[in-house]
Amino acid sequence: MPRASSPNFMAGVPELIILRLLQDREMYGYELVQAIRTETGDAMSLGEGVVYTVLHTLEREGALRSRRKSVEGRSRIYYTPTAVGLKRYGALARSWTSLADTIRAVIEGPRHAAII
Amino acid sequence: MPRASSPNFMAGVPELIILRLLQDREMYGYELVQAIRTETGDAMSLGEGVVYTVLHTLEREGALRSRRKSVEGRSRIYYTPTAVGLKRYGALARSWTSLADTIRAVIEGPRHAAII
DNA sequence: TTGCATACCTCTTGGAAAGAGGTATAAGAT
DNA sequence: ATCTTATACCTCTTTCCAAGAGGTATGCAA
Repeated sequence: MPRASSPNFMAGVPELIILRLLQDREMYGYELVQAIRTETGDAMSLGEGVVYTVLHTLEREGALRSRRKSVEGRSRIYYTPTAVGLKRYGALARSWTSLADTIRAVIEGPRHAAII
Repeated sequence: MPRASSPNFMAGVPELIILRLLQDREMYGYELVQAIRTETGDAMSLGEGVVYTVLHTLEREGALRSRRKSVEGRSRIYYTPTAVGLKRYGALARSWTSLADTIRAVIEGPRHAAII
């Protein structure tokens, strides 16, 4: 029986990060892996297994477009977000932000709510 | 081969929430399920399958202590965080906050960093 | 006495992240 | 010359958590 199984409410962060970084400039997988580490000051690190898988999935879904480019004898595959990708990013960013705000509110506790 | 398997960097939110709520007052599982929904304004909802499992795991690890209590002919199992639980909560809260801050920074982009 | 809310529990499934492993080329070191 | 390291791609398997389905029992109200 096919089941509409609601997606894990925590998931999708790698996707979110990747779609975000690709909005600044087109990048290739190997570059992304390092960009994620450096741009987060080593706070986050996604392995190639995650990054390439996400790239392929997003491309298959039409959220990314890729082009092969040779630079200094090296073959690279650069990815750019499509309109679908931008829209998807917006949705992910919004739901992530709302979740993070909710959790932050719980952590900070009900005392703060009373101040309002 | 036993493997030090690094825990999923996103995981542990249910644990975090439950440990946090139990700091305000002792609660029982069924109560927690509803408290999570109401206290987050329906933004978050954890099923009984998740809540009871987390409670049992935390108790087995010594992070929670439980006592059986009968209220109006109903048998309930109330949980309270131990010192271990409080410490664990601290660690979870810190790592969650740092992750959320990191992601927020990525979403907001590098332009903001330039302002600093 | 049927049904609903309360209150507990466990087992299975699903899906995503982690990690291991594999190919190939270019550049630099020995 | 060749060996290693860095670049660059890829996929398969394992692990683990959340989700969900399903199951028991009691009290109360219609």
